[in-house]
Amino acid sequence: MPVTLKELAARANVHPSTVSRVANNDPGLRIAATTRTRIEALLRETEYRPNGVARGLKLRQTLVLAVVIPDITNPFFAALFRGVEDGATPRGYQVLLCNTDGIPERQRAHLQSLSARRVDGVILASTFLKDPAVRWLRHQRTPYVLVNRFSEEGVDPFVGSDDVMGATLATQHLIGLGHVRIGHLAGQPTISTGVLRRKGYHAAMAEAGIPADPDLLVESGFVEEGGAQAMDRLLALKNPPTAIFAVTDMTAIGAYGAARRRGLRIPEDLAIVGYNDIPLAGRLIPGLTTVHVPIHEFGSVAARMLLEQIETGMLTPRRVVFAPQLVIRGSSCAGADEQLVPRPAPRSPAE
Amino acid sequence: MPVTLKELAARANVHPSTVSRVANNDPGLRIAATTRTRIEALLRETEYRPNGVARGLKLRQTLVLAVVIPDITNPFFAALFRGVEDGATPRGYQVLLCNTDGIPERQRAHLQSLSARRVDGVILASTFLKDPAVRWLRHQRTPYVLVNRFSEEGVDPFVGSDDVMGATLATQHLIGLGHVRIGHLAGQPTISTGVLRRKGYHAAMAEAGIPADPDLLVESGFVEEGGAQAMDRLLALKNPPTAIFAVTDMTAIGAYGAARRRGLRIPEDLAIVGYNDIPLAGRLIPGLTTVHVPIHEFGSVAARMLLEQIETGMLTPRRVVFAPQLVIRGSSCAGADEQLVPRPAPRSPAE
DNA sequence: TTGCGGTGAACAAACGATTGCCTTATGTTA
DNA sequence: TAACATAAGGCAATCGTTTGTTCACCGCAA
Repeated sequence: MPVTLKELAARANVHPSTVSRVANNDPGLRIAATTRTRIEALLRETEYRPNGVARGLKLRQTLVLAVVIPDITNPFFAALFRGVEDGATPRGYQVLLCNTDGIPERQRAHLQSLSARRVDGVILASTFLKDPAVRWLRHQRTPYVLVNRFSEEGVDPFVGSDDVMGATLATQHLIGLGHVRIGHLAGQPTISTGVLRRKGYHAAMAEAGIPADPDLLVESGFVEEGGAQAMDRLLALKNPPTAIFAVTDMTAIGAYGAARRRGLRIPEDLAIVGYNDIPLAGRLIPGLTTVHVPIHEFGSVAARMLLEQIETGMLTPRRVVFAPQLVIRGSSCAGADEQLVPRPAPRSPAE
Repeated sequence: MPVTLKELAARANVHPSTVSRVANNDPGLRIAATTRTRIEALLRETEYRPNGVARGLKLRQTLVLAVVIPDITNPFFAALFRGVEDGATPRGYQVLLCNTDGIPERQRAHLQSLSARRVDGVILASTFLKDPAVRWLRHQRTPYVLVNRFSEEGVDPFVGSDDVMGATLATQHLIGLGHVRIGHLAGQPTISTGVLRRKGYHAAMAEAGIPADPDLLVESGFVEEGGAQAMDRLLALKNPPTAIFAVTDMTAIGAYGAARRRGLRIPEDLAIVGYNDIPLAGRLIPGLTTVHVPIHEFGSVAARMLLEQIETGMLTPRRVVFAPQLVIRGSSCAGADEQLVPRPAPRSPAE
């Protein structure tokens, strides 16, 4: 049962405000040395820590941030969260995690709770292209940063990667390998990454002079199950693709499963490229060729931008956009996995 | 900028307390119908939501829980967290996530912050067998539940699985397949799961009359890298094991890598069994034979126990222990993967 | 006129900390 | 001796809610 200022004051026979000033090391405080040491001893002895709720009320800051994402069991978001926490914890913040499952209503409910709790800021990685929630945040004057996906005209603080470029790299890679019938497992057109990665895919195809075939683009959403279903549809085509650019690694993993169930070999019968380079990508067999983005950094940079916004009190719509990089593994080039170095060490001891 | 009671009271020309009672639907409130509708209209119009910080101070409850784990990028903990959130959100709680990386000092720091913030309860999944942090929580009278791992004499609220039984099942399975030289990638003896799974391994070996060979047990910790290193040591033995029981699935994945780098085939040259049945286990090639535990349920049950504890104000050291089940896949029996049904659907749309 | 019961709200005291401004001694200077 | 610094802390308001208690008024009966 934590101790309060009032109790300490009674025990030290001084006024609570005096204890408070000693605890906070008030620079302008003039106090007798003996009194100070008496109070300090008491503070140590009782391990006094000011009540964060009361402090939050008075100072109007809770030292709590929130991360809003679709689903933490998706490794992309797990890595993202670590980035945020690693950026926020050293500054004294702790982080609420909110899963929306991609459902706007849940996102709205979470944001309302967060606002009522007076969190100091929100990192939003589940936003839609047209998203009333973002306008609401802006209108509430809640500091926020969008991550990975952005919203509307791009007038919000944002950190992510150049999706058009990444998708172009991926598609060009497949084209360079001689593929012509290249399918795209596409994200929803309601989400920025979905739209931009399509754009990159189309751009690369057009640039290579490959006529667009609408049958080759199937909307899969961003997770495994959708990837498998979409892949099934593509493979049922009379003239199926020989290569696939999947909008995310999880979608690509779904495609792996669909291909395997039909007895197709990867990459010989079907080359696959993903997006994001989640840790899992390198562990698949064959390894998944994918577009690497610095996921952990997305999180830590977003946290820093958010804290800056909180401290200055200003919403500067800075946009940090990383250049993605193609990582070639065995899912597109047979034998690529053998050339890799053993593997880097993971970060943490855990069960 | 959210509105306050005082402002609303001024606009409705009544006292703040009256607005409060209307907003909270105070049953014992006698009020003129016209006044009530006037206030209700104002509440709706301004979308009034009471300041959670002030409310928390007054009511002494924050409606915030915390989950303390080693690392959210480990799929086990991601699934666990979802369980907690799914159990807590419907009751109006939100959840702080704290990663410790298995470092006691970080766990301590997080718990101190949480206590200062007056979170209503803590779910701790990173505890050690002897853990001062747990006694501290108890002493602070912070409601808490231990998950997966327990501490000391087992006098804490706990939800987990029967680790001895699970480990016995796993080892017996390998014995039943005819293996005699069965290695164990073991968890730390400072952690309950490490100790109990060793115990189950030893028990099964002894019961089968297989003499214990100390060389076959190597401490690996709970993550991939440790599993790979420990496996390397086992494979360097003059008389290496033909089968492995790994203390967790992540450790088993490390063993996959080590075996592959030596050109060993799984399961023909080396059979592997893991523990936990994380989603990833079924996606490996070959699929990982493992001990299934209901991870998501760990979380949701823990949340319910915690809420019960919070509501009743009593710390009842109830222990919920699930019986684990062996899931046989291709990493122990060649061909087992082919007999599986296509696969269940995942839960959520996401990127 | 006094008393009484009911309405419909206002009052005020918390919750625990922070912080600008006072107050009370004591010592110093004119 | 009056005036005045200075040291050492105390006072009280405030953050936004909640909730037990009190109050003013009205109508009505005695």
